[in-house]
Amino acid sequence: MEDKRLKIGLEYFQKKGWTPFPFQIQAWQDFLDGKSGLLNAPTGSGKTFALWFPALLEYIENHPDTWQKPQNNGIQLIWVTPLRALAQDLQKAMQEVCEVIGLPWQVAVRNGDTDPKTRSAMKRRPPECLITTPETLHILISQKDHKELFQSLSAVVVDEWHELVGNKRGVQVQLALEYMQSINPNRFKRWAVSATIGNLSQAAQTLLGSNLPVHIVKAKVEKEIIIHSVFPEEIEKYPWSGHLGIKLMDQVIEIIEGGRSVLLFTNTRSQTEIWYQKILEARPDWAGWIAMHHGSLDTSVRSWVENALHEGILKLVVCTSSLDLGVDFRPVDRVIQVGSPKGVSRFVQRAGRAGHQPGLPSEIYFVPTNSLELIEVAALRSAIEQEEMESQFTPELPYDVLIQFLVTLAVGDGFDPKVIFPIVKKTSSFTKLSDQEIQWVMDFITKGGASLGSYEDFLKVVEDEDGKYRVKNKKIAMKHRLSMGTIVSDVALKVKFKNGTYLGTVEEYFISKLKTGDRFFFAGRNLELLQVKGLDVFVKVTEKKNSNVVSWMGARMSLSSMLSHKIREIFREYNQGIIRSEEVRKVLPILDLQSKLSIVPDENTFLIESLQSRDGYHLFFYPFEGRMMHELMSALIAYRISQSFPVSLNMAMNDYGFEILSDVPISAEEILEEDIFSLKNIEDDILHCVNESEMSRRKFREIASIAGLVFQGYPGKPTSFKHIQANSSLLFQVFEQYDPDNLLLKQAREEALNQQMEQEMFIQAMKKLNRLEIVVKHPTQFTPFSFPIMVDRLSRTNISSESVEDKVAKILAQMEMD
DNA sequence: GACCTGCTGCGGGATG
Repeated sequence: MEDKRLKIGLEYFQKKGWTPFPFQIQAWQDFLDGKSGLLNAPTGSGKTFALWFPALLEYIENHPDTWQKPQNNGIQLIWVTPLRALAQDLQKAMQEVCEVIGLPWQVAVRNGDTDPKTRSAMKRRPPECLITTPETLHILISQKDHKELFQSLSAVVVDEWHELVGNKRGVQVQLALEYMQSINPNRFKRWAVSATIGNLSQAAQTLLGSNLPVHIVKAKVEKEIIIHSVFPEEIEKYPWSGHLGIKLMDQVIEIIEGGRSVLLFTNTRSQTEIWYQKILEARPDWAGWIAMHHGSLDTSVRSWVENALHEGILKLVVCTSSLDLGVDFRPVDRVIQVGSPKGVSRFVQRAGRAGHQPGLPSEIYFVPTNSLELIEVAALRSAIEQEEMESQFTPELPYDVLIQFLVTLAVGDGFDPKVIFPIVKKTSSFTKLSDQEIQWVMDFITKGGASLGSYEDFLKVVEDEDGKYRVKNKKIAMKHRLSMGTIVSDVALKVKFKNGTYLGTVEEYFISKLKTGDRFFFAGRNLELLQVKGLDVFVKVTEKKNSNVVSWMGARMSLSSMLSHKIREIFREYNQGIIRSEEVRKVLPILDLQSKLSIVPDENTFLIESLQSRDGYHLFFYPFEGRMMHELMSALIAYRISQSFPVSLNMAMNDYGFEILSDVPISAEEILEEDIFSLKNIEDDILHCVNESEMSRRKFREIASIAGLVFQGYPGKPTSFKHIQANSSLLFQVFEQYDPDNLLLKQAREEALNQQMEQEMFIQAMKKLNRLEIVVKHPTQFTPFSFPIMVDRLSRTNISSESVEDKVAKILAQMEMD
């Protein structure tokens, strides 16, 4: 590249007193050469400069005589961020750069928060740089005159690609990119910025589609991560099971005292609530200095907390992953993680939230909530040292997203199938789309498919005189625009005081379990339920103590397979007498007990424990594949057992293994002879289990929403959860009966099976189990491995009126007898 | 003697 083209950029850095990193220069050069690619760089490394600058420089090069004069040449650059909260900071930074180099660009933010006036002003005079979200990008595509808007575009940059690549929002980005490229094939470049993930080049391929070569620019900004484990004083007395970790409160208080500004991450919103309250009880003098942050708190509260953190006013914020991403909090100097982070990437992400000076390591304090979690830290450390991160796979053939996209085009300018499907097939997610599937999708949006033909609402798209497919019905068009996007959430009720003070939201599901007068803990207060009126829940503060903490219906986090494998490695080393870390040394008494009562399985052993208690006959299996995998595995095994032995079975699971409980004896040796782990008929058997389970219905509800079959309601007036559930289960039944080949049904089954388990992982895992040496043990009491699984079942089955404490007490009494 | 889990993200526009 000629020095001339770099000069302006370098001058800017000089003015700032910075030296550009090599990766920044490389990205500039690649961009100006017309390449597309993926930039692998951590937050705070100057990644944004790497891709802003070349866009500016290119513009200057193309407008040599007029670049310093205000003009209206249309949008040059679109910057996509998955998080609205990042937009303002980006805008400010970019505008500042333009000022310094004397380029009169307009930089504007366009997303759901943008007010109508600004929106229409933007239409009259498009900004040169547009900062937006994946969803708004599709909103723009749904507008009639969008082609002009994208005509002048020279590049799209997708920020935080690692957050998008593995989900349907990422599929939307792929479709939008490929579509925009088709409008403007010559100049268009696409770039993304991503943190490190396991399959970086695959992520790049997903971004670039099938006809661009994979190209990755790596920022060699290495950051050391130091993990401090918080050890219980006596591991023998620390719980084998549990998830709260509150027993380590005194040590946590010390850590907070030692920092200036601290983030404490928990895994759940209720954990956040509890820790916040307990810390305040322990240190009432910190009132006003500590705050809480999670997804169910009001946005105004959340942004107040974010600002206060940014300005360094707060001592401590207790939070969930709602603070994983977002604005930089430079004043934060300590990060605490309570409980297993479940994955390497998440842990690294959180450690990095401590804004140190460049070059200094990130430090994170880990607070185990049960003894075995200390082993997970050892596993995390080893994964980080070896730079092994989880992989992200883009969904394959998500028909719901395709249907939504086609209707979006039909709402806008209309589309020609002969033109649009070749474009769709260039995306990684739809490369394998067949002609039959295309025909099915077209039938579905025009004729309602095989079963919905007599309902107007499902005949969305019609062929126009010019051969283009359009949405003619204005109401359908409006409803479609209202429900774009791939995030499906449950209906949230607003929690308020009588005087109208708004506290936050809870899910309909939770409130439906409560009656008037019931108490629960929420937003840091003890509350009593007064009345539910429409979408409002009225409450008052109560003095009476209570233990009912609001629980939200959330996805169940599962240990990543990366971590599970690391844990097995550590067990093998234990069996060989190798102890590499302080954490494992600490847990030795428990591992020793496990080996005494049973064994500690390594990578070559598949342990099954069989024992009897008052509850019945227990079989514990330990595949170490994470909760998600065990959920399906236990269903499969139970199904196969029930084929040969007509018994009623109960299942429970955690990240390490699963339990099958029966009230009549089942011999492990006997069922093993029945080949319960065999790969024969496995696909049919899995299908049977998935169909029987709630899993595919749950998935179908989401799919039906994304495909636009179930209307979520108008803004501020959502349809109730029950209603949506009723509608989608009706559709589910209709399709099952009259349209069994419906691709959305097929998708629901496949998603239930695959999405959360990483592709084909399940069959892989079953294959692996078949290679292992099965060891059946008959311990005389619950082992350190089986106890937590048993407790998990107790807290889940509410059939008995006995409290969990009573049950555990009984079990303990029995154990003493034995 | 051991215990009560379950995240995050987004979102109308044509017409008077």
